[in-house]
Amino acid sequence: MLRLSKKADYALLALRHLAVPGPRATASARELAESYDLPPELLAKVLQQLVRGGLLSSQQGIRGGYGLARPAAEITVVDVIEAIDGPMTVTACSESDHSCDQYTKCNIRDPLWKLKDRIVAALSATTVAELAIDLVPAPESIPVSLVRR
Amino acid sequence: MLRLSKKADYALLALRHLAVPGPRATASARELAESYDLPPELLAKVLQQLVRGGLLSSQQGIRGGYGLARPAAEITVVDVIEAIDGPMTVTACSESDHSCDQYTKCNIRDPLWKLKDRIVAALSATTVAELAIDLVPAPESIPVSLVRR
DNA sequence: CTGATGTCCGACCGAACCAGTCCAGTTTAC
DNA sequence: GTAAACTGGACTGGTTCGGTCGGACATCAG
Repeated sequence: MLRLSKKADYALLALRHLAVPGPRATASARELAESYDLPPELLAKVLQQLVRGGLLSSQQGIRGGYGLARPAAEITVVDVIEAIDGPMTVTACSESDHSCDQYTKCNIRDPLWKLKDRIVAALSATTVAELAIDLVPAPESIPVSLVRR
Repeated sequence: MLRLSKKADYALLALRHLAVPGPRATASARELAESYDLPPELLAKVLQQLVRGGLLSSQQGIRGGYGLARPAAEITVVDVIEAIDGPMTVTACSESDHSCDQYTKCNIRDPLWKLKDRIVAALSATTVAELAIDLVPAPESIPVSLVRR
């Protein structure tokens, strides 16, 4: 259905929270869960995945917590989605993975891959720094080069 | 994972098949299934959904089959996806549906909806007529009318 | 007109996946 | 040493998706 998973939602929520400039640049899993009414254990798992993906840095111990591993402006939405759900693929098969039964007879691969590229482009044009701004300033910069209609 | 469903894949495959100019502008569910090695009954169901969505017209009886309900250039990829999987929503909530537990505390709605709009724009900029254009000089352009597994 | 054939149609079922939970272990601060 | 926090694995329940079945309907032969 082309919808992003709840885990990805939670990840974006948490990253945005950590991206807003405030007194502290770090927060614990429990704090985050309470702030947004999310199931604490699930959010913890999501945060762990973000650490493994290199988007967050974690600090163990009693004063531990999570913080952004790099500036918010350098973390795109695609980075987040891929850290949570694995590589972005709109179709079952890709350039590197031909594991779809109809590979030889499929005739819509190329146009669909082009579509995927455009979606990825849109998603990587948005960073979590922009999510943290309440007013959206970004003038739409869609790659129009392929639009034919 | 932001991937489109197999049913949507099959739908695009079938629509493309019906869009290529050929001796016949119509085909039966069984013909289409055999051409692409798809489970016949599942494809049949997909085709029914496309009929209900107004993208295909069906003809019953012994010489029956499916045909495009309107010119291929007027059928966009979004039309197909929505006919199969329902309204396109990348988030659980939307302007019309606030049924997400974190609605009041959610702070990433607006940017995400903007992203959705851009994805929809990309998807509705591509029609099945464009899918029917072979970009590659046909490494295996099969004479579709004669294909028998 | 009537039966046979081939097609579309709608309800049904099993399996995979995802959200969510639980628990034992490790690290750090006080 | 204890408490608070992260880490990692295994387990479960529910929803959705892929796939299947029998019935309804239109055409054609005779």
